[in-house]
Amino acid sequence: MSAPAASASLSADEARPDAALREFAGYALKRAWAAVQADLSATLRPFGLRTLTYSALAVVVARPGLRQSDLADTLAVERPNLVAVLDELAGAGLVVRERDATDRRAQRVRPTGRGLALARRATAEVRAHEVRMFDGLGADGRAALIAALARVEANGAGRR
Amino acid sequence: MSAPAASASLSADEARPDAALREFAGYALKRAWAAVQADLSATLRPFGLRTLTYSALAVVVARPGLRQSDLADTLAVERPNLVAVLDELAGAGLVVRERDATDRRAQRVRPTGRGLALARRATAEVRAHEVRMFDGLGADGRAALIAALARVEANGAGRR
DNA sequence: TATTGTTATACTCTATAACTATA
DNA sequence: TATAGTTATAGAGTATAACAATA
Repeated sequence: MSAPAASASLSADEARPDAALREFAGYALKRAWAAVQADLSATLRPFGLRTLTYSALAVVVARPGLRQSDLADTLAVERPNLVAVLDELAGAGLVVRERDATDRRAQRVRPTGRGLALARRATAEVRAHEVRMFDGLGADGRAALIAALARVEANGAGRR
Repeated sequence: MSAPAASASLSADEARPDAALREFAGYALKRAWAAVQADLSATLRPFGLRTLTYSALAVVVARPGLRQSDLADTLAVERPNLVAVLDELAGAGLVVRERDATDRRAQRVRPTGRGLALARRATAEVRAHEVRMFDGLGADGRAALIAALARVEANGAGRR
């Protein structure tokens, strides 16, 4: 609830120039995500990776040989948009695409040795980034946050 | 969602195709934000508004007559990117730009009667959207979520 | 006919340089 | 000189249509 003006001076809430948006939990969510995304991008930049290329590489490392279409589904990106991502990773020598032997339409994606090594180093930095960004919540506070976020996601999925 | 065959050996977590990313709280944050953003966009579409045009309109309604540059700062968008947003709102007759009398470089932005009425109706729908998306957390769970998100944002702001 | 990967395309969001008119 | 608004532009991220190869 937004509190009305208390007295002669403005309340802390009304003093915020964005007070009209601060009533919304979605606004807090957007701001938190923007902060995490900015720190994550900076974390990955030294490795020549973007959020999406890191995500793709991490999934490929965990599930070597999966099909491009399954990778696209997993990352929730449209198939056409995955092409450039894999071109980028393949161009950097981090993954290879191999035709499936039994279904020659499909491409199987595997990490190279370089891809495995880079993913290991990048993941260590991403974990440090996570510690930085989710510090000060406590172990149970962090778990509660993750559970609440999962609930929010599910609330959306149920609607459309 | 595709349900892989649950063999006796795979844990529930390993069965997730995106298990490699599920360890990260930032991944839960991104997914929750994507769900909220999708529902918010659908909520605003009938009003001819996007997330950013709604945010700008809501701030202008709350602080009529503020300068464009202050609005840009409030919304955390670069000044050039605000121009098209205000062109869109002004073109729809929802806001007007007036030259500041004492500093003729500055534009003061005010809502029109139509803008006020549309903002009122849109905000009612956005509140309903918020209830939908943050349902099932409890009043204190919702407050805890907002506090945790504010902490995450602050953790990022402290770093860069 | 349907599916996989691909190309082409387009729209949104975001970021920077440079111009203009004022100060 | 510096600032407010603007123009032009470019880079990500994301979405759809259509094509070639294969099923």
